[in-house]
Amino acid sequence: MRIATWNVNSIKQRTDNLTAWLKERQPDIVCLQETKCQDDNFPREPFEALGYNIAVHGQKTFNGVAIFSKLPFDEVTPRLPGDAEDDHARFIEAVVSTPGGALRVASIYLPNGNPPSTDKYQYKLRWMDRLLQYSHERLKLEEPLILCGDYNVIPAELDVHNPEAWTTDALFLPETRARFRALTNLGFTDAIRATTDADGLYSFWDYQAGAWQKNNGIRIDHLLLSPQAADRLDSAGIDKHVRAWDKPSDHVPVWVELNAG
DNA sequence: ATGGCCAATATGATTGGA
Repeated sequence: MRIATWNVNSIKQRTDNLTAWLKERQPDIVCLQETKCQDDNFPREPFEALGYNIAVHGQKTFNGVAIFSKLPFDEVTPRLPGDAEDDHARFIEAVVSTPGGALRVASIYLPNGNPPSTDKYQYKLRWMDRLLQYSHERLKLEEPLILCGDYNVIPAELDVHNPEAWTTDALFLPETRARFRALTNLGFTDAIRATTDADGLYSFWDYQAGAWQKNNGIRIDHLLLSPQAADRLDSAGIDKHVRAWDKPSDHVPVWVELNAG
């Protein structure tokens, strides 16, 4: 069972790259972020043709999340609980039935939060508090659950090429990292860090200033596994080569392989 | 983390991204 996450930075601009990558990696479930597309306009056909069921939660211009699954959806629920006023399309959750039982996944696009002196950062912190509350509740189900997405959080110095340049950034501030740590402290496993301590593993490289050519990247796209999912973790990886394709997203796919358990 | 980008919008400049 292969589950992946990818911030595509516009589903319409990335349809060709996404179909090429789906054929190559053959994930069973894919969580997407920054689709930047209203639900009625989502380009479903090329992905349905590859055998995927599609659940979308988008809005005009910004944000937008989706989940593709080869297995049919038993449940689909958009929106992170905890703030009825929050109209950003940043969260969708789905449940599928696998041979090993139910599997729950969420596609998460956590707010960027810059600049930190503004309400944008307070929104990020509140959103993380809501994610913590949601995750705490979901863990009580004691089922395999994977929180997939663009967290806009650099967890540690190991996860950034040039830590000094990020010390005052919303992605790396102590308050941001403390909340991410609180999430893992609930009992979630960062899939990449469960499999390697290597540095230089990034999931995002800015389009500007030759960041990709210099490997000036950051690791901000994560798959967090509940204990029942972590027990089945076989491997995890980052498909870095996709960043070198024509018309790339600034993020690359990250994936896990779970055994049947 | 800026010299250099990219995407969406009824666009020709502005906003958001990280």
